[in-house]
Amino acid sequence: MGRSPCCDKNGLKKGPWTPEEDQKLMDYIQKNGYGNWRTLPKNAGLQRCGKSCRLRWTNYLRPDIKRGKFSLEEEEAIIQLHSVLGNKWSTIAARLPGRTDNEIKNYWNTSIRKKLLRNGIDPVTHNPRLDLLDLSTFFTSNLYNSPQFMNFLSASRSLGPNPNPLTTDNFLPSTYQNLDNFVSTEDRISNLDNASLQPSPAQELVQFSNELIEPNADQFTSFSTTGLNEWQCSEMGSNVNYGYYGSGQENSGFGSNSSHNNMSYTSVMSTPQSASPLNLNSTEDEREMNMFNFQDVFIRY
DNA sequence: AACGCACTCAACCGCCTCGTC
DNA sequence: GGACGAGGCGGTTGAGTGCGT
Repeated sequence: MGRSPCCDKNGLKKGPWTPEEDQKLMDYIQKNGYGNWRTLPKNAGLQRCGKSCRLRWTNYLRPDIKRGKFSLEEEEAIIQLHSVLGNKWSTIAARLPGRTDNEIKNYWNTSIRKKLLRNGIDPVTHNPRLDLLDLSTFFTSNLYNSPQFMNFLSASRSLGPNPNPLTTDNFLPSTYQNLDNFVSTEDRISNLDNASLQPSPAQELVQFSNELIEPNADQFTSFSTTGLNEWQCSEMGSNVNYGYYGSGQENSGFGSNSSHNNMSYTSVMSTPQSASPLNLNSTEDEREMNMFNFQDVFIRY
């Protein structure tokens, strides 16, 4: 389009707003309402561009803005909505009265995203992060062609469509599963399409690991865990979903109904809420480098 | 007390969409 | 149908702040 930025004209102020500017903007909007942001600053006596005024109003001055920490319910709702909508912050904000898209976006990036990563959840797909698995150790092992894995593959395929536990419906908290109000037609179609797809080998592998680990969770606490930190080893076998909620939050909606819905994989990768400083202080890259060596697990099994 | 580092969040930037002419 | 303008959105930045050493 080649449209020039609205703020590059000389004389327009940028940066933090002063209380006087806030007052001018509020006074003007109270008297005249908002709209026509291009001309508003001039009419209000502000040396700001319209865009800056709109942002200041919608993100800070609006009277219906709720301030303060996000509640657990809000946090759950954000995760739920994000799993369906992605980075549609304004759409998510529309479902959370009093919260702005900017606020939610910031909260996601500074808090929720890190919590999910810390617990082995991909914040984009909301699935367990397969890139955390050292799959090469599995595919080069005898277990790849083992009777157990072959039996598992044929058994899961015989279940018909959508046998894998890593779909959105299964992975999300049960309280999040009634998403009709939030899901667009397009998304519903997409979900239906996904449901009919055969799982990828990697997904089948994760399901396989779940079924191996779940009945033997107590055996896994002492596994050789190449690349895992001590705290991760000690947490293997704990049975929490989206582990960052920690114990005592079992009724928070995270969990599911079917036997396939126990995301033991996430429990394997989960971090206790009181994660050690070692983990909290490590960089994100370092945490993401923690690989999960499947061969160690399968051999033990 | 001083410094460095990590984190938060208000604000900006650039692009996109939609309405109008 | 294309050009243009306004508003909206998501990504990114950087000043301020808190905390540990």
